[in-house]
Amino acid sequence: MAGNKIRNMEEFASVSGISRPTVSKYFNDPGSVRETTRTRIEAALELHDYRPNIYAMNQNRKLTKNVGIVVPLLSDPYFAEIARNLEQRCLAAGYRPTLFSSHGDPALEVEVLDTLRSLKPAGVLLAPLGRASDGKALEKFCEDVPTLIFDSSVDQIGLAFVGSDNFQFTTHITDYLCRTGEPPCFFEMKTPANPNAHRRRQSYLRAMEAFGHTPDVISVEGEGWGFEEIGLLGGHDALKRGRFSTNTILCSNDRLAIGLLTACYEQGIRVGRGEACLIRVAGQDGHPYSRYTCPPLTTISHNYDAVSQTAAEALFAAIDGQVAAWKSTRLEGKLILRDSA
Amino acid sequence: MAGNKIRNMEEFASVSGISRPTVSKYFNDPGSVRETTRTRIEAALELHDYRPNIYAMNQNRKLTKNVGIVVPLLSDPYFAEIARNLEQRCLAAGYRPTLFSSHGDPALEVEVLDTLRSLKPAGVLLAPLGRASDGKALEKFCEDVPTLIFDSSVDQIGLAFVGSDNFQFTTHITDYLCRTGEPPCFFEMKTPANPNAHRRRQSYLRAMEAFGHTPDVISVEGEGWGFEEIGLLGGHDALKRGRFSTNTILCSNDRLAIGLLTACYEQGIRVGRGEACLIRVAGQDGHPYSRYTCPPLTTISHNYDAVSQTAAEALFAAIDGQVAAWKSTRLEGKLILRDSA
DNA sequence: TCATTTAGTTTACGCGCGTAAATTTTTTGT
DNA sequence: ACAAAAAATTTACGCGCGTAAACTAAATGA
Repeated sequence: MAGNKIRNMEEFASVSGISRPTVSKYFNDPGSVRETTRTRIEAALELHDYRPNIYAMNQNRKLTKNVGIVVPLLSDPYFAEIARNLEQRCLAAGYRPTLFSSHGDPALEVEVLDTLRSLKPAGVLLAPLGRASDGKALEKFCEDVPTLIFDSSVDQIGLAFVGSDNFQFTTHITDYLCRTGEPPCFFEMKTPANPNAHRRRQSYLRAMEAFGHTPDVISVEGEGWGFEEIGLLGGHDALKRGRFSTNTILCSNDRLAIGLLTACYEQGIRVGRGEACLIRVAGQDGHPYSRYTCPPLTTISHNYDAVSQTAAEALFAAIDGQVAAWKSTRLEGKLILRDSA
Repeated sequence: MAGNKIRNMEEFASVSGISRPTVSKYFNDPGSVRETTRTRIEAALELHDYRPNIYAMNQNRKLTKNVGIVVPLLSDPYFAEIARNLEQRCLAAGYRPTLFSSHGDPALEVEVLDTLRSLKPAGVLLAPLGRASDGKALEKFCEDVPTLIFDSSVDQIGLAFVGSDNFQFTTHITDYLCRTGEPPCFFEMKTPANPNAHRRRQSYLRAMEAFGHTPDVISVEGEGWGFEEIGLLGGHDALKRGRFSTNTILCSNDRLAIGLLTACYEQGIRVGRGEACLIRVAGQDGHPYSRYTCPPLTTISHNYDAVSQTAAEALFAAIDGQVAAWKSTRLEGKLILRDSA
């Protein structure tokens, strides 16, 4: 990192004693040049601190090294966490990840895809908004750009889908709740943004039937992505009206559960599995904050690492030209027992 | 959006009946061309769906329209929220924001700045890690790129600093707590990542002195950015050892308070201002989740809108060439009264 | 050692656009 | 209606790099 400023690859090539096309090859893929050459380039790199102009690079490359990561709502720690995980994997694989959030808005989601298109990414990891998404826009985007869908599936678009097995999630935790106390009621949004919610409700109904219990679904009003608020308001209402037919409540997701727990607290209803507790509450997702609710939330957690690893590797394989038929991978969750249920 | 695909600006110029340099001017700044010309270009845009190649654009432009937004930890909803706010303002002002997170790691922060440098951004909105940051790297970056520091200040680097007035925060909420009950103890990390924490401790000490009370600072162990966990473990320990000399605890930030509340819950200590409550707990920041703790957390909230607006406008003004001396703007917070204190 | 493979060099072109200079057209003010 | 000002056009060059082709040098293998 000496003072001599290198203006372009031409200059850098000359100070490193290697021809420019070879230097170009090196930056494109360091493994594509001979060991001795690589060493000389890297030695020069130490001395002169040169970085190729990414704009000039990407202008002519058939394929950039960019990877887009799109989540519905980055301020949801669940998505923030999985986005972080994916980001690291992209970096480790030599790609340049860029983070985007649809902020819960279908119009913004389309804008993000438009922006992404102009970045000419090698691939995109996309968690769609779900029900509210502009399906045609998504489909068209997937035709143009190698896209792997994760978290929430929308038809059979893109290269593949990777997410969690919502049926296993709900069946497993319903089973646990039935075995350890009264069978659960199911607390959800009437019009959920995410299609996973529908699978979870169905799975609840099926599991209850299989276990010989009568299901009870409480669907609360509320639009959008403010799940905690919806769980809080809907929880207050349902509690006041005595809408829960058993003392156990399985929430469609952890964020609803967080709101519901606050409602319980505000109504002086003690939650947990202890003697003095009136009701049990469980969530689904393994939300980063679920450890810190009062009481700590029993939930079934996504396998964050496995989901992001499977998704990233599938995308990288496709970018490398490995063709594969469309496939849906749904990974099992792990029950996390805490005090709430 | 007809089928005819436009390959480049040359083609688009010909189908729109305008010369390429003028079209180029239009994309650079739509307001710089005559009204009739703008109309014709926009009409053609409707028909042919062309977007300039951003790589070719940015290669020769002296200044790109890119703006980098860097936060220490994107999975913290506080930063996610302020990042979202800043992002929207950049878009509204015609810039192309790109989001980066240092993930709490000083080495990653430096990498982010390196990446950012190669994006040749018009400006950067940077919330540094704080104490752990590589100060020299930050300073050097600020010399090369117009950078506005927000949230947490590090020396007098960059164009300006915009953040919250931590002295006002702590003084105000300490005052409130003193007036409504026992004077507060102060619960904090021994080695906080963020310099704001020091200001808050100092301010607490000063306020307590001014009000004629004896301060009591409880500094708990713990490194890194897992504040909830640190608050939880430190809280358990402090509670067991009877470290709190009064029944009121002011936490250095909301995330610590969230952990402490969980510790209180797990030890069966009822928190709040009601009759049956043993202690009061308050936080600082107005964290998005503070509404959903049990009990809901009394806190003093950042003025998210004002901070991000002031920061964004100061950066845009600097980009537009308006020179201004380095300045520090610290905005007041608003007390949010809830049940916890 | 020599033929063969592999890697690097030289030369040259083009990508899509920014931008400057000289010229022509259109608008504006009186 | 005419001169001055403003805007658009024409022409031309260059940015920094990818990449292809033809050639040369170096490594490999028996």
